[in-house]
Amino acid sequence: MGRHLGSRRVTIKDIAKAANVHPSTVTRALQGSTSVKPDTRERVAALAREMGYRPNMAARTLVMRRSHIVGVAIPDMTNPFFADLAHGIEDEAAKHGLRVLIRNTSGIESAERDAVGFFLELKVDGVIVPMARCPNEFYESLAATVPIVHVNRSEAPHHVSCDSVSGSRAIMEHLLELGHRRIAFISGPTGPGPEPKFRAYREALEQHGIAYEPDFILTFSGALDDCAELADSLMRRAPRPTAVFAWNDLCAIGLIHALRERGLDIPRDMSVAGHDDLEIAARLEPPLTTVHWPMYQMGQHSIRYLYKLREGRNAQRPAVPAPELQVRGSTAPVPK
Amino acid sequence: MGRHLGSRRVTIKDIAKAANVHPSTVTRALQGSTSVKPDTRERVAALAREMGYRPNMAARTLVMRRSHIVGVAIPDMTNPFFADLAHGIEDEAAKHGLRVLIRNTSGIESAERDAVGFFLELKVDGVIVPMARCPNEFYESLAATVPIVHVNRSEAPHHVSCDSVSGSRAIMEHLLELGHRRIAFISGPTGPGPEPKFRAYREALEQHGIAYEPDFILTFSGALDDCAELADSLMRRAPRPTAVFAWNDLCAIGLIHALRERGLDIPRDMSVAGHDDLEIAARLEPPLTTVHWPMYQMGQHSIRYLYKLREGRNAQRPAVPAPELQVRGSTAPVPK
DNA sequence: TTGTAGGCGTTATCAG
DNA sequence: CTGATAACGCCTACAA
Repeated sequence: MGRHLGSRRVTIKDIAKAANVHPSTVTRALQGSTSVKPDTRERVAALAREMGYRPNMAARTLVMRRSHIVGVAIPDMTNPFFADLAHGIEDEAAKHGLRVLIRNTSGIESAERDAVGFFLELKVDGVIVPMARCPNEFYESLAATVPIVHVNRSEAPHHVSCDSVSGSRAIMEHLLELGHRRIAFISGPTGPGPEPKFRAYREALEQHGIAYEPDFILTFSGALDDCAELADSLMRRAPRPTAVFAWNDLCAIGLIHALRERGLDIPRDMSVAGHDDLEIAARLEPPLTTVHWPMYQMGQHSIRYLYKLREGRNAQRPAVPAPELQVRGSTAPVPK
Repeated sequence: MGRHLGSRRVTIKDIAKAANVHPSTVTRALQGSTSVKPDTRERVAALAREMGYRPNMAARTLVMRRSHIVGVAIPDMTNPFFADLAHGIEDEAAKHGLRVLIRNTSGIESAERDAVGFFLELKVDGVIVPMARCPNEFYESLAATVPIVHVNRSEAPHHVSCDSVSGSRAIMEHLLELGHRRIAFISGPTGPGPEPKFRAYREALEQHGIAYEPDFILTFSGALDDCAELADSLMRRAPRPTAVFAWNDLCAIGLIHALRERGLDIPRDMSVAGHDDLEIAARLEPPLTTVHWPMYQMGQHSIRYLYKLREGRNAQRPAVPAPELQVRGSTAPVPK
């Protein structure tokens, strides 16, 4: 009870005393510096192990002016989509001796701001922000302080993105080939607008001489529950769309369920395409037609990019493989 | 390029200089101490804001000997199950002025060890470990250093768990009521053994006078891909089980898919019950019969518990509502 | 109400 | 090869 506060950890000084050397020698020994007698080095190392020494990050960060930590502000932990990204980030970070810290933002701008502020206080080596919500200016004002790498935000100065347009284009081509002409588009929480998916959607329609129908554009809040409403909206349209380009797989799952509840057969009565290719996507009934993003690689690239940025080396935006269309069972030819 | 290293942040001294006071006064002013002239306090506060002051956590942690950070070692970010927990933790932590740091362990023991070690270096106020993999002794040796709260590990000295037996019992009762007698059990990555779900499984069988069949016990690795093998194993059993008690929803999803591929109709030919009640569980085809865990509340409780532990107050294990059975479409009466 | 002094644990830069 | 010393930015006595 309450004993946690009293138990002081073993510090470098304790080791120094035990080894009969000066603290600075301990530091050098622990760093594996060559300019320290092998004998002392081993003695110190052994002592450190025995005594259960753990470096005090705060002290180290204070004097080194860097923490060897990379902060990642994840918008939605519920979406396994980001897990792959995080894994890529972590694996690559480990190679560079960096640790990864994850903060959840729930896709809320203020939370994202807070998370980044927190990272700054921690003196992180860099910040990775996938699908940032905060305006560009916010990050620009910080860029002088800490390197920031965005994931999937092509407007940002430093970002790792894959050709998000091409994946969406592939979806559209696929739907159009199946004969669909009335295709609904469900945007993400921030709405359509400059979003690449939406751009691809419009371009594809245009290229195929199909009139753009504002009524076919809906917005997914991010909450699965709201898919019921989306389904209602789709059902109300007359004529009704025969296919849906959904914001992501989660949205597609919710939508398919809601449409079924309303008596539709998927994909016979309506094709639904997702985005992300969650691990479960191929295992659903019907399996989801979707776009696979190379999230793991993008995670790796973010760290490499960050690293170059820090070094001030010519930090070229890394090339990321393009997303790939996965045609599965949730899309079918347009009903006659 | 490389400018990140040069731009020193504004410190308390800079403010002091600008405000024409001593640094220690700035500290006090920023803390809102009453023993500082309102005039100076405001002046300092204004200056801090203008100059974009951000406290240096490293320095603060060093002197205060605590970081106001709580570390959470999450086993599997892919599983949305933990997202709820994390949300509960974060929301409650915010109330206590604590920040939450999440580290991914991928359910790997060494990674978990590393994560906790990292937390210690950061001088976190406490550590929360859901479904820990490391042995109890590991944590016991740390308990003197930092308060540790486990989630769902009833063997640990301090843990927040809900009555995990009752949820599993409910599943078993449900399956038995449907007439199932040959019920397979899929354990988690760590195998069956002392695990509460497994205990409930065996007890239920016993109570109903059903012989325990070791051949009906399988282990889920945690990787969705391996569900195909599990399905094969199930198919090979003769007589074949008519129901499966799956480790979690993810496992159930993979299993249902694999069984279908092998020609079974779910739930007609085999009932599959999951665990966790993922948000998508109700929206699958068929909707999953599963057990809903109060993860959000458990997250809240973990923080409260941790808080009490720190204060050395009488830290009673909090009472958590029991998990609830959700009967849906993936289970059906035993086929004749 | 404010300034002074000392220290938190570590590292880097000097001498020796 | 090793020891001494001065930071790093902040906080808390204590003194004024």
